[in-house]
Amino acid sequence: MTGLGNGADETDNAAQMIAAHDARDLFSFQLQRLASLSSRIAFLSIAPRYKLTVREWRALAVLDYLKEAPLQLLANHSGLLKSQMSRVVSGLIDRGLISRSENPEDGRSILLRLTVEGRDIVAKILADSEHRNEMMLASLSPDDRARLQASLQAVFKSSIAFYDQLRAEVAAAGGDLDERE
Amino acid sequence: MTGLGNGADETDNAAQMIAAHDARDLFSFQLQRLASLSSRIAFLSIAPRYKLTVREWRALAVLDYLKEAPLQLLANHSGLLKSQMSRVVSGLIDRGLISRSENPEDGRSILLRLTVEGRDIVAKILADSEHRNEMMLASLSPDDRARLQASLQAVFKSSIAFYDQLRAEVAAAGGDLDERE
DNA sequence: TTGATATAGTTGACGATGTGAACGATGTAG
DNA sequence: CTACATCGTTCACATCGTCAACTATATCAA
Repeated sequence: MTGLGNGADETDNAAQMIAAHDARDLFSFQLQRLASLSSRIAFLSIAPRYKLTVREWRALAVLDYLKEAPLQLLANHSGLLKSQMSRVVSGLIDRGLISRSENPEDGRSILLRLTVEGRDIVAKILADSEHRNEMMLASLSPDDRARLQASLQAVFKSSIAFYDQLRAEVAAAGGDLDERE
Repeated sequence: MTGLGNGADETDNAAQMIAAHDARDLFSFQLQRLASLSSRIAFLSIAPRYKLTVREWRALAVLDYLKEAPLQLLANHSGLLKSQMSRVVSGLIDRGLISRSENPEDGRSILLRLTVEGRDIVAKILADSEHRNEMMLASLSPDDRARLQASLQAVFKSSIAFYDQLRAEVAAAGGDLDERE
């Protein structure tokens, strides 16, 4: 339980020290703050030039690396529900950025691909995004950037595990609580 | 005006190299992914126990370190518009977690403070949040954690500057574009 | 003083988003 | 053939983000 935190907090009143913290010191706080800022930056960069929402851009970008995928998979990788993705995809098909075809191996699912125009737009926005990230990361050394991205990856992995665990706990306790309260 | 953007792109074929990347390699992509996961984790941890939304929790946490603040300032620190914060605060006042008083120095503004119950809840959730973050950061060494947080801070600072610049550009170009297109 | 302008907070409106449930169509297991 | 699961679509509803009034107060200048 406490094993994780002890390496850093060698003082034995570490709990006191931690409790003295502000929310500003919380990793999750800093993360949210930066993410919402990053999202606004992306919106400002992408929306006026390409008439795409951030969600649409994400869908295109994910499809770009999946090459060909059913809607469900695309939704998972983009962090959207399939119901949301269904609408996003319709809009993008209407605009000719995504094509859909039947899946010969499963009549229920569809296969989505970027069209030529879609790939073209993705390439452009990807380049823009590189620039955005450059600006955001401007104050870090190349070394620090590499470390930062590696850490984000690692944290994502641990967090996924924690999330699944939490969801199971809440689901289990949820039924009980509903009856108790 | 454009001076800010040019410094980063020193190599003219760097764009080629960069363009070979996936969206998965983008810092902003990883950031969004992790942030939305973190937000779900926070929701699962906080909502069932304390009947607070993440926004409400953020408002309380910010007010905790501001001690006493007008609504505007609270909104800025929380990343919300004042209109949003106004509604959040009403709800928290109704629940007795925040108190409001008049500002003797300015009749327009109000001074918000945590009530005793508010401070109590913040302390509890703060402790929970420490635990959440521990779990999320579990795979990082203490050293890496410190570096990660420092990097996030630095990136936030650069990003703020970039955002302000972008907003000015978009605002200036917005009128032109509307007429041109 | 008066009048123009700026700011603080509240409220209303509207579109975008997140979430769950229902549905028809198709696949799969018994 | 009968259940049951899964895929994509659509509907419904709550929440959120954003902007535009609107009031009350403050500030500054004529």
